[in-house]
Amino acid sequence: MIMMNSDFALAVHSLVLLIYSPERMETSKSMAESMKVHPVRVRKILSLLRKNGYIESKEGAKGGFILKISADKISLKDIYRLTSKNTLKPKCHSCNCEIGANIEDVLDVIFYKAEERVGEFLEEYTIQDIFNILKKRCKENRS
Amino acid sequence: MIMMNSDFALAVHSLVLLIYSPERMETSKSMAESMKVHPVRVRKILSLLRKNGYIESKEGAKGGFILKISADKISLKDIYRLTSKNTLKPKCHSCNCEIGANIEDVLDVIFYKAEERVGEFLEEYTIQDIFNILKKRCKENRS
DNA sequence: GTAACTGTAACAATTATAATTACATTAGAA
DNA sequence: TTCTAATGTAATTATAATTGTTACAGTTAC
Repeated sequence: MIMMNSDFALAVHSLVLLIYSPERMETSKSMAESMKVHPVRVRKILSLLRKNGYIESKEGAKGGFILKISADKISLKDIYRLTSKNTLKPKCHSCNCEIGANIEDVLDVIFYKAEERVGEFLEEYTIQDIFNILKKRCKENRS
Repeated sequence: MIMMNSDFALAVHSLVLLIYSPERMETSKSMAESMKVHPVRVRKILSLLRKNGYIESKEGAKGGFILKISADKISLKDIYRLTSKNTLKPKCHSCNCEIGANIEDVLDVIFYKAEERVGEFLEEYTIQDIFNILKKRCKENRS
């Protein structure tokens, strides 16, 4: 099958970084350094999050990105839908033989349903949850 | 995230082709033509299915592949596990910042669980089910 | 007006996937 | 016993997908 790309992880990661500084704006440059990817890629993904109302951005000096809505209102399902929809679906050639002619359609339906299950599961987690888990681990590592 | 590769679809497709000829052996060449991929790729995947006891192969003249166990004993979960395990997991860089240091681990756990849900769902379908759905569609298209 | 940002398109580099080639091995049949 | 048709698998090449990079237009603060 085709798998999720890393945009999902990057989007979640970005949002976690934004919870950390709810007052001031974060730049794509600093976030990119944290996540070890290219600033342009960060801006692309954050652009998507902005268009969907999760964050705000400001151009120009002292600009950057900031959370727009509360992190406990953003579920992993939301981010999955935005970044990785249809990635579960296996690539499949059509088949020359009569019996296999519809195999692509049949597998498509099955993986559409499978993706719904993944969605139901991811709905149980919010960005705030992820942040809390990370914070807890942070403390554990210190002690 | 990283997604399933197309080996899953190819394995399922191959098994469906093998149900169709339970008596005589199918060659990788003829199956490859049906599925529009390269024979060597078919042999690689069928080799995996053989090593896991789902099919038998015979080398030499009049050789080929044939189902070893009943198609209603092979679930899509079995094939998923074989071909696509861990493909759901999103790629993620480690993070320089303290809070994000464990994000890779955290997302790994979440997607491990998500994959379990996918597994539970795929367990509901057998290769025989897929064959039956395809056969039904075949008839519908004819009429 | 200049420096520090975002927004995006275009292109280059890298990585992952799939096809191809090559050849050893096996089995049936003339 | 030799020829042909098949699998098994490694190595290489080609193609596709992903990611990084460059470039530059538009914005905003000072």
